[in-house]
Amino acid sequence: MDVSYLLDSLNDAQREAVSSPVEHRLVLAGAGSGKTRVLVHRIAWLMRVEGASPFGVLAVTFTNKAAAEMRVRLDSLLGIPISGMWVGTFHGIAHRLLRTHWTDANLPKTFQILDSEDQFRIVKRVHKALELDDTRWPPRQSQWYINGKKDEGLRPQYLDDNGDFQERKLIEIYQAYEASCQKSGVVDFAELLLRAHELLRDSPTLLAHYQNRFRHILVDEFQDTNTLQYAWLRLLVGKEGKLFAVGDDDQSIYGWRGAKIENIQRLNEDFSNVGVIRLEQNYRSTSNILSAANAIIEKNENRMGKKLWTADGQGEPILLYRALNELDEAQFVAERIQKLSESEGYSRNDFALLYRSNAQSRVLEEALIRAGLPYRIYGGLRFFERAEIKDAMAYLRLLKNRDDDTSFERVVNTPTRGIGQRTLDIIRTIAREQVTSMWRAAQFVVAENELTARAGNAVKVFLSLIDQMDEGTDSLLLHERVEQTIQQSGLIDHYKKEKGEKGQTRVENLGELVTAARYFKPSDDAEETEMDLLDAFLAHAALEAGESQSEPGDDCVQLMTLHSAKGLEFPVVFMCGLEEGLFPHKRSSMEPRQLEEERRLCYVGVTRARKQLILCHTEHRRLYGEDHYPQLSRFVREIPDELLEEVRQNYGAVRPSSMNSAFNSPIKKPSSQIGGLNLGQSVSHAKFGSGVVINFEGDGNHARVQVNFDTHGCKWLVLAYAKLETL
DNA sequence: TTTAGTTGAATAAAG
DNA sequence: TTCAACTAAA
Repeated sequence: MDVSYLLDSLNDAQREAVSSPVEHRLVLAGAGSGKTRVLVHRIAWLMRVEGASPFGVLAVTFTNKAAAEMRVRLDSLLGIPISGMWVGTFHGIAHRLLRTHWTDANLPKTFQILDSEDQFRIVKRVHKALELDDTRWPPRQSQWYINGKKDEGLRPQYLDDNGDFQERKLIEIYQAYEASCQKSGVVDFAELLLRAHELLRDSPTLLAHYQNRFRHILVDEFQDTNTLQYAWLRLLVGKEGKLFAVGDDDQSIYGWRGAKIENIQRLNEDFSNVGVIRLEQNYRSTSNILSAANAIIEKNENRMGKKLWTADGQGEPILLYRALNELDEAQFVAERIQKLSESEGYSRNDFALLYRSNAQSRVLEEALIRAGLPYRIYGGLRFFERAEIKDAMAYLRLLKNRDDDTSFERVVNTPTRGIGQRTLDIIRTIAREQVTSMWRAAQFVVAENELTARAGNAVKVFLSLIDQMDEGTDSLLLHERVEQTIQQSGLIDHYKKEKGEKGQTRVENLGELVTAARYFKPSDDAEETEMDLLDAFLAHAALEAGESQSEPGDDCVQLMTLHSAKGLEFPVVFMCGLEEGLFPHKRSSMEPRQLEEERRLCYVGVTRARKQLILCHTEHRRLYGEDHYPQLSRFVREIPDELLEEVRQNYGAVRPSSMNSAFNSPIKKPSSQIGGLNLGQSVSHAKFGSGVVINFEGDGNHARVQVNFDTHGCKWLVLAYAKLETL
């Protein structure tokens, strides 16, 4: 059989990866080195050359987008739609296992999936039940704790408080939260993974079955796996399976989310004969951009090691613009976009504005609006996360699972039907006492006449509304059922009444939901696990929240955080706010590990650019109402001067003789004195009297000192104005 | 139930 | 500074 088409279009390293013997493999794929291509070709190779059955292949990704792309590319490479192969996200696959083996997993057949918002609500409820003061015990923190422990594969009963009071409380909360979820038959995202892991671990038969089935396990973005995902993979690979992991340690930017970059190194300890292949040829960027990227990432220690190169030319120099403040920065960006569009013929889609934190987007947006440039922001609320959609979904979930307390609480009084806080408190208490769901408690309360006539009636109306919506709608088509639900529940009318454009959009969104239901096609696994169409739709909504607003098809400038830029590429990339404190973020700059992650984030940003990279920073930035006079980011200073060209507004381009001499004081040796003042120096000020210099920042006209005044406390003063006298 | 006023948090985010 | 979430009052 001629399989040359599987290798022809590949370079040597890619070819080696695709055609390597069926053993464990780790492919270190640099940015823009064609990793998806390798992954897809490897699967095709396994099938066409190694005789693997599609049933024997499991391919795991982190995002739905990546999974979808892989499926499409596989189909087109193989010329036929792949069936029987498991291609999906970690969560999607875990979900599939749990749906198939719900009894073994100790779940109700129609268990529902919680998103982070649902989870947060439950945590808050648990806090209330435990009578915790939310100021002392922020629910967010508990949620963080619970997810963190689950990602580590830890159940509360195995946790040790080590005599720590705080820890003990958190364990208690975790335990109560779990009990609540189990009672309601709901599962959060981390729980999907944890249960799936336990399911296999605790059932030798099931484990043997899946180990036997999946002889080839391929993982994308391996550097993003957390402890639990790694354990799950290890379990599933077993003795016979072969792991093909693709990743890039230099692009590991989700440590704060539980990702363990160490998993890459661990491969060698836990698996035998892990061949490592490096993909270092980059097909995306100019060599100037790659040199900058290499220079930055080289400053990290503990790397697997990798150096990107390209067969293409040097390209444009990297531009560096030093703005007066964030407004100036934004204006510069907008002007540059217009200028480059005209001179180089770029379309708006070709530009991406990247920033470290979301707070930076506003000023940029305003400048774009002023310049009449349409833009699109990545991230933000997605379709299935909108309140009105979640309301509708909550009704649907109640139809499937009356014990789903989260959904119950969400819609019991939406639209308002006279079931107030008072009534709910009673129901909640009963539910807790009888260790049952809100739904059952409500039934009980109605039956026992424990409420005032009015409240009792209102509850009765709600209960029968749900039952009634459930009855006789089984035969309806999915979208008819959805339509019925939003009608009968009164949601549509409720939102129609809402004044202004908001209500209008909400009604439109609900209509959109009906359309989504009409065209909803369950995935293979939904079909195979014999899920009812509505169940599949509910799961789909939870696992795939959909795209965020505004059509990607429009010709728009793209705004996003550096994190969400990962995996994307653009002809022209602006990186804004390259300032110490902002990027690297001050909360990450203390610890070397975190600083390295920031540096990787910078590396990710730089390698998004194909032709032109433009770096911006300000000498003055107002953030949260506070003034900052930040230094240029150390990451920029790690780029060799000869790759950079400084942009001087109105003066044209000037090549700096040295970045350090021009206007940046090096942070490696922060000057301990400024404007003739030393730390600890006693000074006096005309208005504030005498004090001691305790800190300073900035230089030139913006140099500021912090003085602790004897009578007026600590103040930051601009040296140029303050006229301090040394004492 | 709705509305106005108050408080508090502000790094990044897929499923 | 800004915005969302919460609280108190009408």
